[in-house]
Amino acid sequence: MISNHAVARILREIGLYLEMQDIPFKPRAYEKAAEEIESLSESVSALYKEGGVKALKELPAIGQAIAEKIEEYLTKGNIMYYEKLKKQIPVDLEALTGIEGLGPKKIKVLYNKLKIKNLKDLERNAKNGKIANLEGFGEKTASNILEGIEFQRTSGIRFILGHVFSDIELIIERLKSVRGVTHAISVGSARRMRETIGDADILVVAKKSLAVMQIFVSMPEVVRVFAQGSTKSSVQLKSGLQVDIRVVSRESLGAALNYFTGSKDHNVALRKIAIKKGWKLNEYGLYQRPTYRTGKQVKSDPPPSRLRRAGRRQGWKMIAGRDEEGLYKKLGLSYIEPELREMTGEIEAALRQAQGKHPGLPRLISYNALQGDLQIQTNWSDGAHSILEMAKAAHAQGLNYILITDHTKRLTVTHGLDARRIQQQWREIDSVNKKMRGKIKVLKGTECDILKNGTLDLPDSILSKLDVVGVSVHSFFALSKKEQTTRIVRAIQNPHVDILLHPTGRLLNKRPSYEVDMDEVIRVAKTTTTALEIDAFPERSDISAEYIKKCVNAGVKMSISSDAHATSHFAFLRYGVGLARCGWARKRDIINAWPEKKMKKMLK
DNA sequence: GCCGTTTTCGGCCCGACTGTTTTCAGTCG
Ligand SMILES: Nc1nc2c(ncn2[C@H]2C[C@H](O)[C@@H](COP(=O)(O)OP(=O)(O)OP(=O)(O)O)O2)c(=O)[nH]1
Ligand SMILES: [Mg+2]
Ligand SMILES: [Mg+2]
Ligand SMILES: [Zn+2]
Repeated sequence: MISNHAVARILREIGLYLEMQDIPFKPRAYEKAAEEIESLSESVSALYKEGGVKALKELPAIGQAIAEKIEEYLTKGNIMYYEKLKKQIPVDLEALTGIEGLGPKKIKVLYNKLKIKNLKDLERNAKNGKIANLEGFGEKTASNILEGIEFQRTSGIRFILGHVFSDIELIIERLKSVRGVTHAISVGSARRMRETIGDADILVVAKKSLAVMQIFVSMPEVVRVFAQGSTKSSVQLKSGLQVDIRVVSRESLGAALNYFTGSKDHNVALRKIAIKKGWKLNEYGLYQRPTYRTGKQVKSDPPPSRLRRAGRRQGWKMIAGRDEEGLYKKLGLSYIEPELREMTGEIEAALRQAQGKHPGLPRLISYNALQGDLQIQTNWSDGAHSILEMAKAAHAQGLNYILITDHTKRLTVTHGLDARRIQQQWREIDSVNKKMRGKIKVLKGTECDILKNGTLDLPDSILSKLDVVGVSVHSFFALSKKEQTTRIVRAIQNPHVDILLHPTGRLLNKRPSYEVDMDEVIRVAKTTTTALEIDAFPERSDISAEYIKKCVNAGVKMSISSDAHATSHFAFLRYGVGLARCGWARKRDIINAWPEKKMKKMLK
């Protein structure tokens, strides 16, 4: 079966070829179509099989022409239009565009003049001076290309937010200590709390940018400076992480936050609204056209410093942008939380809300809403710390209850518990509860293995005595979608089962989820009142925002758990809340944002 | 090529930095 990625890639390449020919707008159309396909959760192939060209056309950014090309690719294995384009410039576009600074125009020249087709050709010609001699190229371009080859971004790999969050915070603290800096804020996909980020984006407010930029590019962990200007710089760190910075003046904070937080599509949508109203939106503010009155000159802005002047044209009057709230308001929208800015209906909802219509924006669960944690491993299985240590750490995090969920015996590598040992564990939990004297309640639970046939690794007689039963898949990832779905559905149909843990089994940057029909799982979970977990352990981040939204819409409740294996891991809960917010979840959707009694009653 | 509570035609976000160029194209955010 042809993957979405393969379809997206070919569409993206068509876009690049059209850009080489300087054709306007079409490249953007193909690029948008490629992005749409790439971000699709279901398979295009399956979608086409079910609904044909008509179904494809219903996707945003896909019209008749592109739908037919996708059809051609899925049924014949190639697209004539693409093959023709490729024949003219038969190069490895994916590899070449992966070099920072190389785009379609340069790639075209490199092929036409030097027959450069791939990275090998590129390196050879950069070294032997042929590239530097090309018209429009030069020594610097050639050396940048060589550097680009050396630093070649491990293609497509994104950083896991939880792994780099503290690195970003460190840089931010450093910038905050620079004289004249009043704000340094993590923006981009990190502010939107996406589980992975392509780079770190930082917004700084300062009257003068020079010192900030100098300090930024000379930080000890910087290995490469992509660009250094007065408002914008970009570097690469030892870790491979790219960091982009923008410095603006205080009056533009709102507009700059909005711009630099994104997402790009969200920005473009807001800018279109501004255009419709006869205004202009950029990272400096929302501006009104100069209104010329006969014989009178429009009052121009106060004498500008370099930063104030940037991005402005004479006479444009700033009407919003000092803060984000005011910006959205002026555009006729309710304020949209960063986690929602993904062009998944938030603009329409914000418009409705501002007009008093329904449904408006969700009241997202807040970052301090969690009262408990429902997945915790201890040294009874593969955790590092004792029940008491975990209880104390959870209490310090402000939690009122935790559920102990050690693995079960099938997971031998984790020393999983069998019926006998879990009963011994209950005695220890009882004693910890006595020691904690009501400061925190430790509940008896399990992360019970789902066996191949959908039965469970602990007998019902044990499960029935637990406060909350979590189940999860740790084996037979390769089952067919149908078998895997049947297996999981069978497990959650066991009346003792309360929560399906890390439901899709993905490990970011390591392995994709197993094949499972999540729509079916969600449908069944609704009938069995089973909760689905939002596992906040950074490389899991499971379920994803997309499925969270489906649960919210289906009325299926969720838990947010740290999946802590050590006392420090309770900090992960924050990422779980962020992920829940990305999925439009409210307090009422998250069972451990409720008091223990209410939570347990719902699961009964 | 896509898209539509002002349109099925005529728009399409907007700006910074770099290198190579006598005024800007290419690339990127
Ligand atoms: N208006 C506009 N804004 C853009 C454009 N490209 C990027 N931005 C804004 C929105 C982005 O969220 C922000 C940071 O850009 P990034 O490329 O770092 O994207 P982002 O952080 O959203 O995702 P990432 O995880 O880094 O891939 O800059 C653009 O073409 N137009
Ligand atoms: Mg980013
Ligand atoms: Mg960036
Ligand atoms: Zn597990």
